[in-house]
Amino acid sequence: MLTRGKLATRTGCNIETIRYYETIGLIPAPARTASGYRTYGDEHLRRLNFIQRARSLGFSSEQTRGLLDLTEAGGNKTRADVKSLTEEHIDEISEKIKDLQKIKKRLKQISSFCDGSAKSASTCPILESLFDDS
Amino acid sequence: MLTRGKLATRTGCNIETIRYYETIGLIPAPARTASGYRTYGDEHLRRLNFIQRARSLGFSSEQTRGLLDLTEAGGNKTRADVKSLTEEHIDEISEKIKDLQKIKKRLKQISSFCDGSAKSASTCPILESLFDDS
DNA sequence: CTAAACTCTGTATTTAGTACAGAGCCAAAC
DNA sequence: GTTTGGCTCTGTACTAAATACAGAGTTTAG
Repeated sequence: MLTRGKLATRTGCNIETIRYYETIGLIPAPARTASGYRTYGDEHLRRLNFIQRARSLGFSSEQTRGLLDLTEAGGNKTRADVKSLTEEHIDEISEKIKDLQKIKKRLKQISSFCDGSAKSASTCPILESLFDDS
Repeated sequence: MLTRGKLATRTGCNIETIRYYETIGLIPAPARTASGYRTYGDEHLRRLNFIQRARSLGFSSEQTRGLLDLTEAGGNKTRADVKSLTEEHIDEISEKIKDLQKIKKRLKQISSFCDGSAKSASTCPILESLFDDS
């Protein structure tokens, strides 16, 4: 069983943010000790890790909640519901991956140009391409 | 030349957010008409598109500024500076791509399970795996 | 020419955290 | 066994990143 501080250090999450996630319902209210200290278990650890990853990838709290809800859709959602929701998320994620790959490709061009013989970065014509859509 | 509203509709960016990006210096202050209306050009369009993409991929305003600065490092940065900065960004982006691919893989498992014969989503044992790290 | 639609500035509100203050709890060092 | 430093508790205040709104001026389309 973990205390709030331990959960924070193990996940790299700010200790206050954990309380915040509890108030907005992203993580369930944990059990408490007799004196009122929160006690977390492995489910909290895994859930919080996932939330952090999702947030760092540009999903809002609500979208993250949506992803998490897929795991506990349980009683009120049918297979078909879950499937179509899931596929929407897959599409969204595929788009994100594509965008990141575009940016990465551009950055690699920049990096390899900077191996060349130009005197300073200001003479780099590739940089401008960072903005293009292709 | 674009008005602020046109720029907003062409980029899908909220009209107020454009003004906000100007005040924090993410986009340069545009030229103005005699009566004070902002007039934007193609550079603004491309820059704003890039900013939106970067933000939706989980980069903070500061990180986004860092990516943009690579394009105009010009006078004050050497090739070596730009190269190492760029490579840090590449690593970060590679991590994001990996994370997204993990989540995508899990979601695909969920989706294909939901094609199966289980009666409801609640009986889906794969969902739980969304939290794992592998 | 005038009314709708747009823009201007400044300020207020929302979302997603993060920080701080004052009080209580707990463990290990004396 | 008590004290003291470090933790937790709650509530509130603050920051960042937008987003919304109000009141005044401007542009444009009928």
